[in-house]
Amino acid sequence: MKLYNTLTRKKEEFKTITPGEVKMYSCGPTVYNYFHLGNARPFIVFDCLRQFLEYRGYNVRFVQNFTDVDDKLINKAREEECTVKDIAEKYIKEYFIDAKALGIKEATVHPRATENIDAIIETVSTLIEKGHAYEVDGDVYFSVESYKEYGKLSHQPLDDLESGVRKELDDKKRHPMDFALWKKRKTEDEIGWESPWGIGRPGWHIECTAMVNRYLGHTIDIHSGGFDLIFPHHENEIAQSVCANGAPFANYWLHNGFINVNNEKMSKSLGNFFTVRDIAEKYDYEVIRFFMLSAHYRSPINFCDELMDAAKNGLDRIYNCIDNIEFLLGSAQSASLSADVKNAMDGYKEKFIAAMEDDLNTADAISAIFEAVRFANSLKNASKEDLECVKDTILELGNVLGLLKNTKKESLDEEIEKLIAERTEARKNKDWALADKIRDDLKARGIVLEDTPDGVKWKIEK
RNA sequence: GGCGCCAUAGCCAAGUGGUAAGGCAGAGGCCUGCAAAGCCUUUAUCCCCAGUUCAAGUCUGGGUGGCGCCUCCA
Repeated sequence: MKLYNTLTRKKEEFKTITPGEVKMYSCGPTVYNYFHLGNARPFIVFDCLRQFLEYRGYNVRFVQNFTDVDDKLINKAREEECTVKDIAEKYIKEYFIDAKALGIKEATVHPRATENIDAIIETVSTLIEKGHAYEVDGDVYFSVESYKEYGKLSHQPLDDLESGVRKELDDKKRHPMDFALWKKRKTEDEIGWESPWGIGRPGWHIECTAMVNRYLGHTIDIHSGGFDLIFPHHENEIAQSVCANGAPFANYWLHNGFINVNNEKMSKSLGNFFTVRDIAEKYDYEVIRFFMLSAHYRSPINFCDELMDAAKNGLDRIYNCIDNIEFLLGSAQSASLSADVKNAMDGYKEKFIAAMEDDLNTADAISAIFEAVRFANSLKNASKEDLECVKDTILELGNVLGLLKNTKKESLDEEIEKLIAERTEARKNKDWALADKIRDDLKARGIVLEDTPDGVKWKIEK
């Protein structure tokens, strides 16, 4: 498998530290609100990578954190007159509701910053001992000048970074790029923990480093997140971990592209800021996932109704296909699996895997599914075995992407069964007016009827 | 100023130097009592200009046009 590595800016052959095992960390949400579309992309994309690696037989240890203490949570708690913990608990719960609906598997571990304060303090202490960090009046800063390779992920030497820095220097820092590892509590009522430097809380960057080290070790295979995290967050994580442990941090750095809304950057001030919860009112969660996977993860994508409608229609095409196969299975004859079908399905599967192994090219992988769909739709007089093979292949590939999970057939109530029988009778008698009326009535109730050579077929519209 | 990314049909989007995938939308046809679903057909001087090569969407140089990071905003 090949992955594009931000560290080297090249696609590289993926080799794990331990054969057959993948240690992977992805930066999770700051839990002060429902997560938004921009958050959803890395969650979906890297979940997809994780599921694909598992499909290929890797044992994946996947860790995704919750940042459950920071300024945003503190402010929100003040606004709502509750504790930081209350806010965190609420939105962690909401995270799992949205994530599950989006087909995102739970991580192996979902550590929280506030449950790892001991590990964080330990790491900060080590950094001070080793001369990579210093305390000033209850705050602790990392000294970027103490790490020669600072800037290697973002490929910007320290001098260049410095020239772009804001001029109001915080005179507590020795270097303008130094960043906080530990922040002194500002007021008595603010959340804080005891530490060798007084009561305070961890800086943002250090929590990820400490949790990576605790749950995955000093060196991991994959670290991922949004493009914007490259600098400073991931750059800082590397500096912290390498300086504390004297070992490489992550071998592969993966970053996803941004989401625009109607071709503009999504931001609160532009009023085009959407949570996944908002979008899910209009589009199924699965359509959101399908949409996100329909482009390469490193490309920017544009979110708008027109494209979501297109995504919905595309996904419907696949579901229709599965639905049609299931209907045909009701009356198909048993026979041995035909070689044509078997070969075709193997071919699509191969194409799918090759695409996914090429830096997670989900767009190309999806096209393999569509090709299988067209093959399926063109089948004539297929045997039960042929149909099963086609169906299993499409579902298998869809499931790797975290899609096509909603294929459970609902049942109809008796009243509706009766109406359908009545219509069938009407059609037999060529009473088209009655037949069409029943069909229209049922459609208004969300039940769509289709007449096929093998009888009437129904589906429930979402 | 520093570091990068992108440009393929009406829209979206793949594309290892060797005949330009796939989806959505549109048009026409087939199927259907009519539909629906589906099938078939149909639409590309690959942003521009040079260069390398037997061969360039793909490599190199130069333009033009978008965009991102360098501010704990994903």
